[in-house]
Amino acid sequence: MTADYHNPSQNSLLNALPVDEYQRLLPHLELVQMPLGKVLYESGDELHHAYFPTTCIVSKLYVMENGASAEIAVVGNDGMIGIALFMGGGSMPNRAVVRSAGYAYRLRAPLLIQEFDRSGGRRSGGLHGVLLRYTQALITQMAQMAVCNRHHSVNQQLCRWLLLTLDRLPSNEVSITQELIASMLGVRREGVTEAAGKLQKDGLIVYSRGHIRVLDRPGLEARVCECYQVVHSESSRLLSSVPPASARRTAMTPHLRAVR
Amino acid sequence: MTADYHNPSQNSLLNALPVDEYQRLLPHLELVQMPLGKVLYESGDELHHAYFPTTCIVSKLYVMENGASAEIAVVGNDGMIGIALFMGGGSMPNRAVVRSAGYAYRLRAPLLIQEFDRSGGRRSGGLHGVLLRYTQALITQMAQMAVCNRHHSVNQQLCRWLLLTLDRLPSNEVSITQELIASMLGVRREGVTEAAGKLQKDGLIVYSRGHIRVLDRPGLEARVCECYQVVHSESSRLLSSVPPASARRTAMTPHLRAVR
DNA sequence: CAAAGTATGTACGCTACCGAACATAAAACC
DNA sequence: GGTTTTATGTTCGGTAGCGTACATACTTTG
Repeated sequence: MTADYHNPSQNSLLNALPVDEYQRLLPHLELVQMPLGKVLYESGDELHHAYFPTTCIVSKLYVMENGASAEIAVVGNDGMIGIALFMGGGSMPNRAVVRSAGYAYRLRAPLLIQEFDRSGGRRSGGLHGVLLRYTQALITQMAQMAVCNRHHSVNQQLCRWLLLTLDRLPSNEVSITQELIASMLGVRREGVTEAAGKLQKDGLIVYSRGHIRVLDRPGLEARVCECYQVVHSESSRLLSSVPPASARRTAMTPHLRAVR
Repeated sequence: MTADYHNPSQNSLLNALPVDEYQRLLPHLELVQMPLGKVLYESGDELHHAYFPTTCIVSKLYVMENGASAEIAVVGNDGMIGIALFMGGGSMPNRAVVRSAGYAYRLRAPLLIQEFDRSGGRRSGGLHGVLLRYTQALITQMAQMAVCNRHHSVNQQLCRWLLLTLDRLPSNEVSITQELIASMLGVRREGVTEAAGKLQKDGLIVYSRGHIRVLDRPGLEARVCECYQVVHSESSRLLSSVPPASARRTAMTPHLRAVR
């Protein structure tokens, strides 16, 4: 809620862009507030913007005919929402929901597409390369979710969920109800209550009515399944293959200038 | 096994290419036999070729530390193996295995990358657009697998598996053991035996030692979960957005000329 | 402060699936 | 032709998660 400091380079993908592209996009990046529960797009919707989260977290949720659902990917400041825009196939059969309030920068669809195409030929460097590499990380994440759904217990999956969330948050406190977690893990609310109860009893977390505070991160890491590490390290591997342009950030504080 | 008629345009992606690109790739497309069980790449391997199946079927399998596994995608003549090549992030943490013998055309990695980059700017038409749209279909398929793993019974999943396989085969007979199916569904072999037993008892399939023949496809469709239809129609939607170049096929029979 | 709403706790029977062990029969091998 | 290997059938106890129902307690609202 505090309007302290916002900058597009807080998003890893934007931060990974070469200077010229970053500058070109800057004037078109619009800072938007992302309240909990906001739906960025619904299954089948046409997308009008690409969203680059900085402090919020977005879930890609799949909702079935009977209402049952499952999270198929998490996107924080390490990614973006709207890959369908440049993949060229129109809408995707899922839903994107803000599951942790915060901010994001958004870019109008035609601009994203234009810049994506423009940087097409040059391997790796530009937006084109950055987004494709990110898409690959996303694919890995989804594959891991599929496997985790099949083979691991609710307890393990809750640990995975918490850790993936923590990675995308500045604090160690997650604001969310067990009901919502359940809908993302695709299990009953009671199952989450029970699993969370165990974690609390063992002193790894404390929680009450919509707030979970993690006390012992290493403890969670000790209980989580391998899936967490795979997603975590794959995503940082694919990002780190580009030199970060973090020097830019303090030097020009470009967004502040562009916004007012 | 009969070396009747082979043509790159039997693969939907190749068939969707504009004439000039198709012609350019033709001399470099190498017809290869794909025996059951052949591993195209292992988790972490560097890829040397992209494979475009015509009559074979390939599974993308995720294998976990303890040996448990799950299929995360099926690829037949509707797709290709090796998206990591043009996504730019190097290897993928999974395994690709031939699960139904047949043929495929392959293309050396540098050539694929070159052509992909070359067709970068032009929206939709070229290899670039075709492969990105295919990747989106693949993402949809994986998401659906994740959800199916979570919510649907072994019975339903077996039906889904059979139907997705049939869609990629010329006949109604699948050559595979229940043991292998089990490893793809990520369940016990006994679970598959039981589910297959039911289907046989109800006259939908007959099978014996590594061969399953489907007698009543509508019957399977009546029992399958919604997941099948989603994958099926999404994949044809994303392909059909490009006019097929099937006229070319009979006109020039290009491969036959190129091969001998 | 009372009432309604929301988040979490608990209990119970039920089912699908697991893990393991073993039986049978068709194929492959020598 | 007999032995080994491989694919499938069957059983049985154990359990994780489901569906349901209801209890409790904190929070918001009037």
